Amino acid sequence: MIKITIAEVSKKYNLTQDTLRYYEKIGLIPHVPRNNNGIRNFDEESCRWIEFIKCMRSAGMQIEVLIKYISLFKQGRETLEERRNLLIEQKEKLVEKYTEIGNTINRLENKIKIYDEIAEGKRKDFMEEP
Amino acid sequence: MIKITIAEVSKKYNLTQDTLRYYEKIGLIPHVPRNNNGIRNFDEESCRWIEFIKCMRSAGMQIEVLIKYISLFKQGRETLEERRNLLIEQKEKLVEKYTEIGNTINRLENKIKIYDEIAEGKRKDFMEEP
DNA sequence: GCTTGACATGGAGTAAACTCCAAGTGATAT
DNA sequence: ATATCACTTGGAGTTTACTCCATGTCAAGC
Repeated sequence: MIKITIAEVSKKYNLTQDTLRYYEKIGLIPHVPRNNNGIRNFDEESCRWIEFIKCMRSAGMQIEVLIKYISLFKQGRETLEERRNLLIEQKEKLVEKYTEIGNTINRLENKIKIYDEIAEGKRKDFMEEP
Repeated sequence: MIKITIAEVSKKYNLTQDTLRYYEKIGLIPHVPRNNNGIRNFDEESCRWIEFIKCMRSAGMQIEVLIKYISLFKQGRETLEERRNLLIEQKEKLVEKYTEIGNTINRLENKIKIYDEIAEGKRKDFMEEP
């Protein structure tokens, strides 16, 4: 079984050691094994959790929600339904955000096009602001 | 020319009056007209800016960037190029974010599918966590 | 004339998510 | 055996984007 130090995990996932300790402290990583000196020895499961957390965080999912999810996971089978509902709810939130960002990207593209036209002299004004 | 109070703008764009005053204070709304008692009378241009700011913020664009953009806008034609570059850079950031959220949505959908299979009895384990 | 209500201001407070720091431990290299 | 290094902890500090509050002004209604 592979065990790696916090320095290695930090490098692997591009998260600071402080962030990893913080994540563990608040309950985002179910079980981080330690050696007999109290030093963390992340195993594969911890790493998978970290990767999962990182992915969810990169999309902006709130830490509170992730704490909830992991806490439900730790409680076992009886929380399957609740976990599923949580995931669905969060997915819907992300879809909403996704749409919003898509709209904003479109708007920016249009705006940039106008700037290009001004640069090419096809437009004389810049009164389309905002 | 239509002029509306902060209360009306607040309602129209679903932003608190505090937020609107804050936005003006930090330089996000180029020019908000006032009556002779110092009370804000938002005109159409202010409203367009507010709507623009709201759209950008909803996608997570940072306030600092928006302050920069508006400050460039106020300086006039000589900043056209710089504004265009700023918009392109921000658009690219949003595209990155968009992709990340898309990936996370896919991942959540797969996870939800697994939960469904467990619920239907097609899977007995839930060890696919995380 | 007085109250009410909507507005104004400056500045303090808050929430989320880290980030930094001081002080301490234990294994390893010189 | 002493220094160095990578780790540990608890707790304080930081950043971003608001949000709240105390105090004050003015116009309108009773």
